[in-house]
Amino acid sequence: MISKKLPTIKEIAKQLGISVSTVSRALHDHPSIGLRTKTRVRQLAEELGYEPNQTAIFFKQRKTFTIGVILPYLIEDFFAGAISGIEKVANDHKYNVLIGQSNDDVEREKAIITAMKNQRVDGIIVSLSKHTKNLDHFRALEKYQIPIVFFDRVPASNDFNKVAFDMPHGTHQAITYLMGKGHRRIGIINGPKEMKSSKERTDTYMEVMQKKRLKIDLSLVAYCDLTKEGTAEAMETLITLKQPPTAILAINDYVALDAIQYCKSKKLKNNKDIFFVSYANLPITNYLESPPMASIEQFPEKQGTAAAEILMDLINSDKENQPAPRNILIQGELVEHKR
Amino acid sequence: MISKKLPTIKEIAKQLGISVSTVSRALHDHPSIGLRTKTRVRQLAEELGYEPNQTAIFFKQRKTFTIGVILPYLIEDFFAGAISGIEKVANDHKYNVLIGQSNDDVEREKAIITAMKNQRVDGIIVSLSKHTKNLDHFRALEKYQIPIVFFDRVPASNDFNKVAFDMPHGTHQAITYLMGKGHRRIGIINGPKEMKSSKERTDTYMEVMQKKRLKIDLSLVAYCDLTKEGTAEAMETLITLKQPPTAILAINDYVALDAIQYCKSKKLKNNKDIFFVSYANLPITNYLESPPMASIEQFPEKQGTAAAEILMDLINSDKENQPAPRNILIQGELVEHKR
DNA sequence: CTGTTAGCGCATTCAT
DNA sequence: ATGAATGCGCTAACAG
Repeated sequence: MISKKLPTIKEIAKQLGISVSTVSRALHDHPSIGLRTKTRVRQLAEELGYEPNQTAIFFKQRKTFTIGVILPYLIEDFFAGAISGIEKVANDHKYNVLIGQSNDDVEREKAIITAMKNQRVDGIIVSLSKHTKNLDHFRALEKYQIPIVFFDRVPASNDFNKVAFDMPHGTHQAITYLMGKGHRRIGIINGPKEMKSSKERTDTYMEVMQKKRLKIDLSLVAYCDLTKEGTAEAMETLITLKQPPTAILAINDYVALDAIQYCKSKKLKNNKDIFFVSYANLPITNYLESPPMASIEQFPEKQGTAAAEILMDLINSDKENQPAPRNILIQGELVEHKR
Repeated sequence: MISKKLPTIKEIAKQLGISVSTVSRALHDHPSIGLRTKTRVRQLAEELGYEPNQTAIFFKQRKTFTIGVILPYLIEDFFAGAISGIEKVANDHKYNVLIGQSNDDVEREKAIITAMKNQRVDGIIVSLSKHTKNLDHFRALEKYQIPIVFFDRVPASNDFNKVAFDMPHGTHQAITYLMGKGHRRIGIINGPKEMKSSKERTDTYMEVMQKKRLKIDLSLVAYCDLTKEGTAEAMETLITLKQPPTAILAINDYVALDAIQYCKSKKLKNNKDIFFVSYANLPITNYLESPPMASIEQFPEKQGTAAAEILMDLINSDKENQPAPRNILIQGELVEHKR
């Protein structure tokens, strides 16, 4: 079994009795190469099944045409959708996508950053692990001229490029919608207090209530750790209030589903005794007997696309003269679920 | 704004007044380098923040320490889970993971293969697009010495390495389970006929029926294209049979859900008038009012892990003397859904 | 229009 | 124990 060496431009040059640079230029359709030569070169290249060795090109060009994507969990629909958007943009620009899951572990996140940096990816897209406080490992990338764009779980700092869901807008929609349905006591189930989105949601909630001249009752705002048990606890708190909410805004569909399940165990009928609106708009809600009344679609693919486009811009822009960091907000859309 | 060049071994060598080869060896803990030199080199490397340029190493070593993963849709839980298994193994071996979604499009699959081949990935893990018939684009990789391992959606041919769900075992479990529940007329909704799993499922089905001395009725075997509409058509065919099935084995949970929804529109109650067993065991079934009666867990992560381990073996084995292709079967586990 | 040459950063073979 | 030299495949600056 002979393992023939892969053809190189050198080989082509030799066979044609011309120089490697001519071959290289012919292959790149350089204007100064004669049509005849071009044709000969291309034909032989075709015959030999020549394929440029990208590793040599990467090395030479100091570019890998690869972007890295770091996110917590690929298995979450949101992130899988975001990746698709990223991949699409990347491919349109002839870029490849390297992935790394942090599993919400900061150390893992750092390790991935290091690996990608060594790999010389041309840029990185990140959705932060939920425990990441310190951003030094990202700042360190500046030295390597590797641009970063954050999405979804973005840092608070404004000196980073980021793309995120427009929480005030989405929450405003949700609450207005619930009020339109006659609800006046609206409960909230947030994620952990540390999450930026929890604060944003609460703030918007209060703003809207205030604008409508409604009394703000902070006992209606609960927090949970996103687990089934945590959700149950939060619900317990809410429904045992002296004046329990008639509707609840939940951080995401998963939590809403757990909450609905908890209600069921307490003989509270969803969409009758109590109503839910949540974020994400998971496709599975279509299969549910009793889904949340509505869900705010967050357009994961759009977020991925936006992040990737910014990154491609950064990669192709003047490294020495970077524009101010961009901060894109993606507006959600309230989707009512038919029952 | 000065963009300092990244330090190289050359730089270290110069500053220390020694040769690059010594530096290289020191950094690699080569036995013939003096402890003193080693220490000096390492210290300066540390100080300078030296990081080897992987692109140079890739080029030089003719290895990229990167594996490519091609699969239909990342958004399907099964594939997301498989990727996690793959990533884990890859990282343990210091490998990176490049992804490409075929979106079940053969042309896209070919394009990804080409890109990965040019990128000189060290190996590729593939789950076939549902329409892939011709395997030439995979066979072409042999020439480049790029090993391939297929998983889940694997080709029929035995000259490829593959890891797949043990369909006979799983289907046997499913059918036996349904029979234990008293069902004698069991319908099947397969995927497209091109998919190997369709044939396997049908074959096992027939085998079991035969063993139980039950009449085999091939009109009970339907095929669908995995879309909602295709599923509805398949169901239509099955329930309008003169003797319709009392239970149905569906290729996966998604299809089962669509089928159940279709039944509902026809006033056929799931888990009463008709029963379903499917493959995958998606977590969402826990939230359904009326889930499939049972589902066969396919252990996606385990499949990913197995595939990646085989690939790492292949990558690290003698290219000229490859072992016979391996064919691993992962056994499923039937999970009953409580209602 | 085409050829010659240098060099990217590193590992490695061959000297010493 | 260390250094010098080579080359991986390609692009591009420079030279005709």
